[in-house]
Amino acid sequence: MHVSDVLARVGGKWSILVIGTLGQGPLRFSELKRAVQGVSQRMLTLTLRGLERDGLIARTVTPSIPPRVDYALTDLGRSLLEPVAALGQWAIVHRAAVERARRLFDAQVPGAVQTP
Amino acid sequence: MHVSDVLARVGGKWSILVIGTLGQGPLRFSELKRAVQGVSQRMLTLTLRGLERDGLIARTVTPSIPPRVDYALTDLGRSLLEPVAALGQWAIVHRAAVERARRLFDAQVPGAVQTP
DNA sequence: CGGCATCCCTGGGGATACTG
DNA sequence: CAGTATCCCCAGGGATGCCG
Repeated sequence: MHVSDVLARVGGKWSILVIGTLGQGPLRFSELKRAVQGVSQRMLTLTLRGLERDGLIARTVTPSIPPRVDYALTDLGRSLLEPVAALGQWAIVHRAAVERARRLFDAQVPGAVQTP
Repeated sequence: MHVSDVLARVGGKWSILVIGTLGQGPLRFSELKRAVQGVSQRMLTLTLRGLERDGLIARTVTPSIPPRVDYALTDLGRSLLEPVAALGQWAIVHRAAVERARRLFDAQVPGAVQTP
């Protein structure tokens, strides 16, 4: 397991958002799907499986009718929440700087195509 | 610019490794290619362009023969180094726990195929 | 409600060859 | 040395439909 492997898991478009969302408390599948806006059912399932496999979240099934499945961060998952939140903070703080740099770069390098 | 956009940039398989490597000082292209072991010339170029565009690294060309191009973190890039390093630390500290969880999960869920 | 399964398509990314 | 250009493959991920 290398740094890049962590990012392979975390880098998946949705993992961070799921972890961040669960950081505020356990949720069931449908709630999670609503909270993590834009995620497809398929990707949410796959993301949850991956995170569960890595021990970052716990899946609790209540065999009622209708069935109920809750997802919550494990201790391991909560520990990841910290550095992830730091990265999120960075994004918020520096978003303007990045956007400025991007516009500048795009203006100077006419050949660069970004949003065709 | 959202958190997921930062991770889109950072999430690229190589960005983190490049930033981490440049954290120890400026390097030229070929040195970087050797340091970031496993990266193809193409992906290194693309990664560097992306990071440069976002103002995270600076590209300095010395028009000599043979040409020389140095890459270094900008202040913005260095600021990103912190949360990234935190994530790297997390990976190092918890790699064993993740691997254990993964083996356990794989043992309990025989149907799961991970490394065919 | 909470999922697998399936189809399909985009683009991330490797290998290779050529240029200034 | 430091790229750009091309070809090509396959995993990531969306849409849809079926099941316990």
